[in-house]
Amino acid sequence: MDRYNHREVEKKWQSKWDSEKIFEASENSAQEKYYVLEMFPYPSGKIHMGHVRNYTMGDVVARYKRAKGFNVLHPMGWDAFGMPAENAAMQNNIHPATWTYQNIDNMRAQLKLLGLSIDWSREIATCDPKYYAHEQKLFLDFYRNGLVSRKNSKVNWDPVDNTVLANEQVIDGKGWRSGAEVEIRELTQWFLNITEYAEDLIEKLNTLDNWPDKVKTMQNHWIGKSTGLQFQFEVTKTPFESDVFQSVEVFTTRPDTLFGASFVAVAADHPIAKELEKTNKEVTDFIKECRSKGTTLAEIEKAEKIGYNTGIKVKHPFIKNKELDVFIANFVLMEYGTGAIFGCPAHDQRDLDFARKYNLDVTPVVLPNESSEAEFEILDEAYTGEGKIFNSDFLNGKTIEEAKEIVANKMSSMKVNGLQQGEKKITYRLRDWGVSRQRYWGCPIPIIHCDDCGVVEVPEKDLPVKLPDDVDFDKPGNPLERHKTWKNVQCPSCNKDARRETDTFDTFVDSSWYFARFCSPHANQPVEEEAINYWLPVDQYIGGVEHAILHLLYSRFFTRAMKDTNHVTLEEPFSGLFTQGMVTHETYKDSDGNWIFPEEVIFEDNKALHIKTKKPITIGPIESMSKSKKNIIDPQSIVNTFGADTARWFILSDTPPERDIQWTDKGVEASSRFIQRVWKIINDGIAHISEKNTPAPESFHEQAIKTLKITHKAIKDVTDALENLRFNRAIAHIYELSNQIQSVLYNKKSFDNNELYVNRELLETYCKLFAPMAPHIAEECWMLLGHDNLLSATSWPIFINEYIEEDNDLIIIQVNGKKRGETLIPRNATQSEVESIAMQIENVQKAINSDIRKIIYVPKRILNIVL
RNA sequence: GCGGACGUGGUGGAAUAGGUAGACACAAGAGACUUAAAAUCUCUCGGAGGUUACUCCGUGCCGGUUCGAGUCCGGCCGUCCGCACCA
Repeated sequence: MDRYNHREVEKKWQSKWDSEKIFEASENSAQEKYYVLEMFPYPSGKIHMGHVRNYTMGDVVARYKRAKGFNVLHPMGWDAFGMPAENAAMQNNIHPATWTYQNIDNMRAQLKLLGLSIDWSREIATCDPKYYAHEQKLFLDFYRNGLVSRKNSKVNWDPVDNTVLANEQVIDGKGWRSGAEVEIRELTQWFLNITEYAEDLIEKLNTLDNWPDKVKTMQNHWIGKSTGLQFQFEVTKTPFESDVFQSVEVFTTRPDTLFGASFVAVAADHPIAKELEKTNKEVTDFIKECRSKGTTLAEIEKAEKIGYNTGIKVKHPFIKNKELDVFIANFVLMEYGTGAIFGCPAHDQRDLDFARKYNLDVTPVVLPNESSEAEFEILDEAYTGEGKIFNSDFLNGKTIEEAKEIVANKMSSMKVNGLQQGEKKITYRLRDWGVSRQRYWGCPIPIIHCDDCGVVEVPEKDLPVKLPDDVDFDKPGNPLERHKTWKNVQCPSCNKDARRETDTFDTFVDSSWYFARFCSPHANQPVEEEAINYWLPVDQYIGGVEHAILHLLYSRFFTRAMKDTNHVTLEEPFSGLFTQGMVTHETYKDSDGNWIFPEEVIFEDNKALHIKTKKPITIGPIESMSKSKKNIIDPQSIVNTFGADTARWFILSDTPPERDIQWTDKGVEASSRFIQRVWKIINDGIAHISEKNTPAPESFHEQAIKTLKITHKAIKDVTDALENLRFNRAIAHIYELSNQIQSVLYNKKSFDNNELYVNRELLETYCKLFAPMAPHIAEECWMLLGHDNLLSATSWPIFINEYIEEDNDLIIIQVNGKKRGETLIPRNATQSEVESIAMQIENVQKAINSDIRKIIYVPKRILNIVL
């Protein structure tokens, strides 16, 4: 027997799979479909271990489902637009397109080395005009259906680089490249109206049974529905000469606490604040102060609540002659509700902090159920629990819920300045999705701005709006903006000189519909009806939990928007979702505190040393692999050294797929040894199996049935594990089976026909069971067993119940819940038979030292004698 | 602060419906083979006691439900993740 040569074998089968095109999918309505998709990668240049884990899991599912007889769609593409390409252009003077396509070529080659069962004929790259042309078409359809809007929005502006920065490019309030203080500027930007679907996006979470609860909870929280009352405070005193701002509109979820109101506060960028700013320098300074705080999360958390008393007074709706001061306050957000609140310090911590600082009234109006009015007082902590309303006139004695209703009803029939004073309102935390990016390497927004006609759509015959190739990155700012000719066009409606929109799409737009494009990747329209009706929804989507909110929510939005614009007929794009854990590794530092790559570390006498300098290395905590900490292992070098099967095997072993997995050399070596062991088992085994196509014997003797039981039990165990994506357990069962096969093969020198037959079935089943995880060696072994067809195109084994059920049940005998013995009983034994056997066991007898009170018998499991 | 998840040997983890805790693997140790090493094979491997049969303890801590709890309930402690002034 030759040592297993992964280099030759893996290459051989990969090209065979390729040339036979066995992973190419086509619609076949006679066959049940299965669409398995892993989140497509950003083409950074090299694959990392996270990719290996993600794509291996998806591949196991794809191969398993294919063997189960499904028509499987398992495509791959590239999330190819985005900033790193522009950064590379600036740093290395390489065109973003060149850089991106080089990276794609490189990563495609690396992925192919893993032996993934991907239909490469459907490959797409989002930076390809053939892809983004359809994205532009979708956008125009959304636009015509009122799903797009233009609004002002704040951006991080770098005044030195003259560019807009993403949040992650702002470090401590300064631009990451220029180091300049970042300004908040308002720009007119494009938005997709995701809030239109807020209710449905929450509602339909209930239907996603095969999504992790965690993700559903996160989305629910993100959308943040709250039900409350929106109402007007009538202004009684104002510094403005004109009669603007006759009322202040607020939103509250606690109208029941209105009698405890002691102030009104508006956001720093509320229209009232902006109006005051025009004439009052104090206000200007105060607003500036509000904005300067809170660039980092920690600062926001600690930020003291501050306010500015505007001198405006409003009338309490229910308390005669009571007026409330209107403040501008830093803790009120313009983006939420109406940008204005009333403060009830007794029952809201923020309001309490504010009230204590400015010596405002703190009137409790909710009495906890156990407290008495005389004793209850608010000190440093607001009371937000249950209770009965008091100090509140007509609300006294009501529950919180009753009081909310009463206040809402009352206000709906009251008037302020001729308008209804208040009404119930549902507010969402979710904001519309700003999709404008002031960058080059993204999908152009197909809009033209005309001085006369305003915003004009690019006619569909002119799509796609392609990015110009001749751009330079030697100056900061958006290259599209300063391109000599690109933005100059004629207005499609009046033919006058007009300007192209120079913003491009957020890359989340690209990834919000790629799963649909995979169904008909070469179609002349965004999606083809027949294809999407057949393939969608994605049956199993697999990716990192970091996309739990944005990407998945945007995709759910896009699917709804595509439905409303007649592109698809479904609402939920992903019926099953799985979020995998990360890949971690030990970290290493030298004595100077520099991070050290794992391959630079050697271990001698349990001490870590630098491979060249032999200086000691400190082993740091185990953290998720990252370039900055250098605790990365290059998949390519693992594949070169050990082969793809070993890498796949290791990444699936031991750790449950949703948890973080620790990469260790020892683990990889063990996986590699196992691959060699498989090779040995099959090579040893072929001497003890029947010829291929030998007819089954008419009956099996006891020894043969034992082997059949091993075979069929393993089928059941591995199948169950794979159905539930418990890859680690599937692998444990394969190990178990390996041990059993060795005991079958090595404990005997010669076998009769009966045994030779079942031994072949055992080995063939073995190959089929580990094939999804280690497909290359499985093919090689399959060939060795005499087959000339591809194992990857062979069906999954089916277990026979007869061989799963044991003739005897192992019953545990307990006395008072403690194990005192065990016994094998025939399957259909009665309780009294089991009891009499149990009573004969010496340890059981010893333990029974008083009268038996009762006996509990659980068939097939346990007999508990209670004293 | 709010929400969620998790806590089992030296390590990763298993235990599907409340019914043998520790499957499977890694590491470690002992042995066989070998001139030697690697590879391979055999055995041991939660703790304490006992010559064995076996006994007691043990799934973060405290309590509860149950004939029986790693699993269910209540309260703590710890770790991780998400959100974070959302009115």
